[in-house]
Amino acid sequence: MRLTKLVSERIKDIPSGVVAKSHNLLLRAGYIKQVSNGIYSLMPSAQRVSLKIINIIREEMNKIDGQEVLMPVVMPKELWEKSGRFYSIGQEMVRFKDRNNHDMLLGMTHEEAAVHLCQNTVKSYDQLPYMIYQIQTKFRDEARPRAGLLRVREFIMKDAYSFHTSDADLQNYYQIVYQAYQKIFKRIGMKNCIAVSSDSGMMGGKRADEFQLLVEAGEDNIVICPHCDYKANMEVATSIVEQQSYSDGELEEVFTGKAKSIDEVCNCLNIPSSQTVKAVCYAVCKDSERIVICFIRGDKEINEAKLKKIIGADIAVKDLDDTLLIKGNIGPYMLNIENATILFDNTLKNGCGLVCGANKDEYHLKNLNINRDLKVEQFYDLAKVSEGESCPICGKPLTIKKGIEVGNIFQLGTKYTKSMGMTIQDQNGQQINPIMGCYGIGVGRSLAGIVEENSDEKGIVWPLAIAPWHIYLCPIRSDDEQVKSEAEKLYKSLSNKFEVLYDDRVVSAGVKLTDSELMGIPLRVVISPRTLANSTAEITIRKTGEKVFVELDNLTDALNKIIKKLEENNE
RNA sequence: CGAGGUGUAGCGCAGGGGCUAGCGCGUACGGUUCGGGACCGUAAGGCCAUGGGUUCAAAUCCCAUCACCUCGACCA
Repeated sequence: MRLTKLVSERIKDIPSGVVAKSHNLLLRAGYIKQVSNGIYSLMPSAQRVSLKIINIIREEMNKIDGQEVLMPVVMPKELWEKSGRFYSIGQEMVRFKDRNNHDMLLGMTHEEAAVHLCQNTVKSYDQLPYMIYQIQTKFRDEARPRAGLLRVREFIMKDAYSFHTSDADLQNYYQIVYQAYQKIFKRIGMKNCIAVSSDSGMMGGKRADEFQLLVEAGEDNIVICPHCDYKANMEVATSIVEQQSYSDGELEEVFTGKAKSIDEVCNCLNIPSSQTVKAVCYAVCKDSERIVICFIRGDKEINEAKLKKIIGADIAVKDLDDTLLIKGNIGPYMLNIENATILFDNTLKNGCGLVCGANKDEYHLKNLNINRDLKVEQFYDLAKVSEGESCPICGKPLTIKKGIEVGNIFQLGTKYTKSMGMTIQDQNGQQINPIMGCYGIGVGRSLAGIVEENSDEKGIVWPLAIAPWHIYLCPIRSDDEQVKSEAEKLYKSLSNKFEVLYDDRVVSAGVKLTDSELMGIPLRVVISPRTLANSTAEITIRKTGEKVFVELDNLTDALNKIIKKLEENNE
């Protein structure tokens, strides 16, 4: 490719408001162009990267017997009514009417379409297990797209669906996909991509794992045990919280005046926050009558994802007025309230000597003993894990890191095959619902994630496996006849063996060198009057900055060697 | 959906009721340079987001709308 003909533009000034590194670099190096909020065009260079990622995914999916299909982006309402998701999914699914006034939608995921594709097509247990996959555009009308390609509304995704006759068979295949994913992320050049347990969310099903790329720009919090294998998304992470014991005594009211928040009460009574009981109130969406009151140790936070699961409905923090409860003085002892679900967090188990609200303005209670003073039937895991708490597996301190979810795998079970009435005949002639797994990878998000992970102050550093081109052919002094003719010759000969981006512009050296680094092409071949005087070219490795001069006659060999070495090191 | 911010040339920005709307980068042409974003000259490029007011006069003031950005809520 000649750079003069490449549709793209490197820019010095980045648009205001760009915060993510990958967003900045991809814009500046001319890889992407924004069309709308969360909607981007890929320029030719980015499309090349995207296609390379897709090809690697495709290869690995084919290796585990995946069969590539293509399902529609636009689907009729009826298909999604069967699974119930036409109604259960909110505004992130785009719905519209066609010319016949028929309700349609844009696919944000394809379980329904996958079941539709297979049902009445596959009829016998003998044909299972199998997996179908596609690489296709999805549209999700996200409430707030952000950070360039990291969180968008329209994106390309590889989604796969497997069908099994038994749970054991799904378990088995799930592991195979798990391995394939590890390979894919490694092959496309990710270094810190880990699998973590996650919430199955609206997908339903039993087990789910996410593949999280650990980078600062990540939006998810990942709880990791550095000593054992425990890794989980904050949404589902648990920890062992050290029990604090405080001297017990008679339950007694204390005047705390205007002290309402945990900090204020602690200051007032001169106690640590872990000696208090905090009340957090939530409203249950779609049920305006009902509220949820959670009691938790004062130094801990509520994990709303966990709470949502326990309640089984969406919740929102409720700002109370004092008619119902006395805000800042809510306590579990003698709490009289109707239509409230009251939950206790595990951190309060066996607690004694605690301070809680007295349900009376300006007063708190001292010496609350949970077992003595309250009848708590069940304690729940409601707390958000914080850094340094003990690992639930090995007991060592946990760390928390930021991650981008680049892929996920779910054990769906029969949720869709049952609701949509897909059956096959088993060995005994019985009609059964196949058990499903589903498996996704975000292509654009992976691309941006790799940029987050692989860049320096000069620009992007593409891993060889997905670089848009391998070699940046960079003649310095293209106005010089000898340089120019040699460059043209090299472009022709190198293009036979490598993917070459030829900077055929007549611009100063600085511009070319800077652009080559910004664009992140793994190898740069420079020729100039100076190198040609010795019949050499200069090869620079983008990642290390390492430079070698090689004779023009040996250039191809030298490049082959370097590329082989990069490949071996997966760089 | 809540809170804040920004809309003026392809990009980054300045201007702030009246005269021909500017600057830098980029682009085109000419020339001098040239191994780390060179310099000089010339030129093209604007419905000042949209709609409505106020005014003799609006890019500028007022109102509304829309779009985009940031933080939060939300989120396979």
